[in-house]
Amino acid sequence: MKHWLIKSEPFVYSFDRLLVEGSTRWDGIRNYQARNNLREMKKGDLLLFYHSNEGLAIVGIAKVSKTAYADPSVEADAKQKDWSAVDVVPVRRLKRPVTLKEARTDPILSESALVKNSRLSVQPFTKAQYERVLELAKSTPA
DNA sequence: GCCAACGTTGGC
DNA sequence: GCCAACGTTGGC
Repeated sequence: MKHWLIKSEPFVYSFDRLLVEGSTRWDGIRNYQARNNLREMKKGDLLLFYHSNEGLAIVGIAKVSKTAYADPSVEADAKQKDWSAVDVVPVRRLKRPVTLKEARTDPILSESALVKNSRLSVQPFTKAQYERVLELAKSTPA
């Protein structure tokens, strides 16, 4: 089982909305590295859900419910483009958000792609990094 | 194959 | 709204 972090601008698609809808298609990814990460996801892989632009924090946990398939949102005039989507379902909200600021100052999370490769929208997280996020979410804010 | 120009992401 | 960082495109 692998761990990942996915980003979304809450104005576009928030974790709250995922909780309400119960499932969503993670599509529209137009970056090769991110796409390749989507394709490596297995059913049941855990995803940290990060709010970019507004919030700047990891707010919840989701998981992969359907592995990569051809992204139906590919523009009509670009059907030769080879993009992928996965389906995700919510697991639970974190007890409190774990902020980017905290991740930057944390010895484990400062090594994560969230800090080191901030523009990548679908990132691999190590088990240790994933567990560190959960641990921080249990504690009181720094 | 290099690199300048351009577009996008995302923090501030 | 600005801009740094990064990815992509296209001319040579």
